[in-house]
Amino acid sequence: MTMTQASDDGPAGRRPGAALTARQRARDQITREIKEEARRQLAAQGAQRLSLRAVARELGMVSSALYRYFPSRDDLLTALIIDAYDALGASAEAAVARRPGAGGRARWRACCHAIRDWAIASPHEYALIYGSPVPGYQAPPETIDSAARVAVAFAGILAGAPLRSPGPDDDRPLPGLLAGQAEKLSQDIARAGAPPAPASARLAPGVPPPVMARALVAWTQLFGMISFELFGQLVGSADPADDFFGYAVEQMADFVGLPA
Amino acid sequence: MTMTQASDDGPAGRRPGAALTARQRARDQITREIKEEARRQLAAQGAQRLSLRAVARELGMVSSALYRYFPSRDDLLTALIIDAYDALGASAEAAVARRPGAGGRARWRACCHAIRDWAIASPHEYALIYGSPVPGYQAPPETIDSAARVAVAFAGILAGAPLRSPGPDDDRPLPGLLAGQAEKLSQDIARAGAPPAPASARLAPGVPPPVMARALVAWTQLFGMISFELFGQLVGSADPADDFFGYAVEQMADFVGLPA
DNA sequence: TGTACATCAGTGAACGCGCGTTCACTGATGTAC
DNA sequence: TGTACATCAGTGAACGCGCGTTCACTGATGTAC
Repeated sequence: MTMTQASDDGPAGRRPGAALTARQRARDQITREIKEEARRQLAAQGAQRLSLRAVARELGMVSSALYRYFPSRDDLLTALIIDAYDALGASAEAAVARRPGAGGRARWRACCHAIRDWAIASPHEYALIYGSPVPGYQAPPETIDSAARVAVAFAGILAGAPLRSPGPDDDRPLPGLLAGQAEKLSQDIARAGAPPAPASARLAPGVPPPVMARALVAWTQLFGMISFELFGQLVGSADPADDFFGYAVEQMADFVGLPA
Repeated sequence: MTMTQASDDGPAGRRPGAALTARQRARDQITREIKEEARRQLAAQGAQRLSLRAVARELGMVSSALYRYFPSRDDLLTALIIDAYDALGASAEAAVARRPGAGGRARWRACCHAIRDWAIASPHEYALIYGSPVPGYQAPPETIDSAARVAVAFAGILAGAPLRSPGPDDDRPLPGLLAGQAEKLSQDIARAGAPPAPASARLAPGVPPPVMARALVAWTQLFGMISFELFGQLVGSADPADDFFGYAVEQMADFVGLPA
């Protein structure tokens, strides 16, 4: 919560671990309540109907009081976005961490399903972060760390798993800019390191660029599928989508070269 | 345009081909202008900022005058949605039709790129139809024919092309509900028939269900990629996305079994 | 431990805005005879 | 061809609504001496 007034640690800022004053505890509590209520409205009506006045009303406060906690509506939105990214990232991380001895493919499966499950359970929060951008809203840089978590968890699976050479055409160089993009991503992943991976994985040379390119395809496929399901685009074809999703996850695992 | 008042052909309705009165011509013209201006605002600020009052203002009319053309804001939105689906469908159809002698893979490529090109040229119209649903808005049944056009063009490529058996695991039955869904889609495609396909294609037994399942994966992958690109989710990884897109299109063509 | 002052949460009124939709109306266009 | 009536596009005012944000204020909590 970088945007609340009290948390930009000034001269009298609170040190981590220090005992909190009653005022601080109340402030933290109410900040939480505001976000909870905002999330409730988000779930009920979507992001653009989120209104400070309605949140305040529901909390029994006067609307101007919210400005003690969030300097503007956009800052409240930003807080929700960060929380959503963090919740999704935590789900993916937990799904992987829950299977310490499992092979790469089992972790891949777990991660993909965790992402979908979270999206289905929180469709409006999913739409907030992966749906059409809210016009006039610019996501501030504070969001990027949280946004990266799920991608790091996803790619970390490949970084830590043995891969068979996926296709006969992967000797061919990647086309144009994609070569450099895949290369850079591989290095980023190696640098970020999958949190639950052992030291050996961190020393691994990362994911080979051809695999990284395939992983990018799988990545966009995963979210494309989830978005289509949530946004009603599969009605009349693959709805309900559970089996289709499971099938696609396996196909994509093959596609990136995870052995069965 | 089923929702304008004059077009629900009543007792004095206009017959197709009949000479239009000056009033009718004026009405058609203004209906077009309203939609054009609405599209302009859509492009500038997105769907939820589309306001009847602003459209009227820009057209030099009084806001209540628009109600002679569209009974409500939602009806105007519906008209824009139908137009967007039709424009996208027409692009895809044209891209395929422009290559009458080409093989399946060339048509696949052309179709995928046409879809992306249209999306990049009309990002807000794309978001209108494939982005997060507008809360409180229910797409009426009039939209589904237009929505299906692009899918029919896409699947029609597979229906008319020779395919090699895509993977060794395609002898295995499709899991759960997916089997029936793929089966039904194959029949739908065979029934709808690709408009530019010759009679022989219409007599073809359609697309085998395992291929149809793979096509569904490719379908969601295609739109997932485009959405990620347009909604800014590829910034920092595969942006600019041209080469990545081209690469993915080829991989997906392999994936569905189109010979090179 | 007690007092004086500073900080802060919450109030209530107000500003200024834009929206969708309805309604009674005027005047022009079209139609039937 | 001319007249009487019906249809329809567009006007202008109004209703009722909700929004984000500002501001001067009160009273409670926290802090320094």
